[in-house]
Amino acid sequence: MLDIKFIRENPEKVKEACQAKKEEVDVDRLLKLDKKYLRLLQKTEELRHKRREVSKKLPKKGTAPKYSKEELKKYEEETRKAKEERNKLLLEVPNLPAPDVKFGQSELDNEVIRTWGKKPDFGFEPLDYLVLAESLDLIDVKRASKVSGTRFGYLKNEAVLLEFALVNFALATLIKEGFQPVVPPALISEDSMLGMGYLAHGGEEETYHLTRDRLYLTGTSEQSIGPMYKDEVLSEEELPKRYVAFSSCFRREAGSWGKDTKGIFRVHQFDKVEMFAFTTQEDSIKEHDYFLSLEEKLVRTLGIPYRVVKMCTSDLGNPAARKFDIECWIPSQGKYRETHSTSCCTDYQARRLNIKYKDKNGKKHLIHTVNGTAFAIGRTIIALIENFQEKDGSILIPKVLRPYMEGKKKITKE
RNA sequence: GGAGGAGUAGCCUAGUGGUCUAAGGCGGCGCCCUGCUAAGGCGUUAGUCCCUUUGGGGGCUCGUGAGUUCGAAUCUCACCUCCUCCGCCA
Repeated sequence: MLDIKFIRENPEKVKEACQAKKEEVDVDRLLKLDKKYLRLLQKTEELRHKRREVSKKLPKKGTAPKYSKEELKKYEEETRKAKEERNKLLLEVPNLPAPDVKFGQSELDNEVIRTWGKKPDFGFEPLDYLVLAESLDLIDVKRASKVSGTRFGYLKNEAVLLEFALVNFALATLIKEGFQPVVPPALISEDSMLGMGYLAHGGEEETYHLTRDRLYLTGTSEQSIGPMYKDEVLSEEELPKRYVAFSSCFRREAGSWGKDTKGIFRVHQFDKVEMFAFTTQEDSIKEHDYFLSLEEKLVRTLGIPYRVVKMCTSDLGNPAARKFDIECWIPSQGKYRETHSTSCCTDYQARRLNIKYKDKNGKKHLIHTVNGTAFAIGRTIIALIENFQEKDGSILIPKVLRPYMEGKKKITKE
């Protein structure tokens, strides 16, 4: 959520941002609703003041100057409605892009800012990860579709060991960097989900909503880590507060019918190790760059070729002010595909969640939030299988993961 | 799921229809006294919104929402959360 005061004072900037993000929000209507609300609020407060004056005098003098209870009630009701209407629209207003983010119309305007690693030269026709994984009995989507439907998968055997190796490797690396490990709830309240700003602009479509219990399944642990400090005031000394979370993630993939239908690249449920930080206003961009550097370090240590893409305005998403993706090389597709993403959400999430920090002078500010992928397990396993396949159909395990897999070097048929 | 209890400012707590415009303690902050494992004294210490001539004025918030009343922290109802016990359960 943006600051309504900021919108009142800078309507043109906000309109520009909506346009740049390709999100249709009627800012003029919002301001009109806001004015209406303020007018009603003033009248309501006036009547309440009158009520207080009346009830103060009454017990002493016994005479009651008249104020209309019905009138107050009417105004209170109208004020409440006007506020509700205004807030509904206010929540739709996206965060402003950071100054260094390029204006762009679509993902075609995203900018590749760095490419790392040599694409493997196999000397044979590389196979698709699913073919390899099925022949090695690592992934089973056929039976998963029997049990659960489309877009699900079983990870089996060494793929499972790989998952836990990746988790342990990420945890070890990030704990060394001062991150606190956490396993968060995968079900969160409607309030928490709203606070993270993922329900606006059709976001509701993307999430599993358990209406009977009024809970949402989280699409990423960002959604359960952010609200941890809802309505709290942290002190500046404890910032940045960094978490590394492991959780299953659930996504309806409603807007991606027909896209990546094969295998486990795009599924309704996957596990992810996620980084999250609460920072000061001054440090959030620095923290965001740091998150990107950690993501690169993790991928580099595995040895997967990748590139870094800086998102243009239209590809930022609602809460983000700035966003990078890491795309890993997928040989069978001859393409880089997204495996990591890191966003700086400035105070957009914190305002809604009411998370603040006290600076050295005791002054309170809204906190800034930064999130980023450490490993999206499924996609990382895909990249590993594809890039480290050998001619005989076996898979070489990256050195750094071997200690977590009892020294195993290779996944082979035997 | 059932029975009982509780929810008051950062934390702990007082409070039974109108001086509650919420007392006190702890913690924090400032100053004073002192002078070495310190102790004490004085003061200060919630958030949020609106208006403003920038002096200030006003509203709301005692878990949340409704109700009763001229007036609600206080009475009524519903809901939420936590605690205790019971039931079920990995």
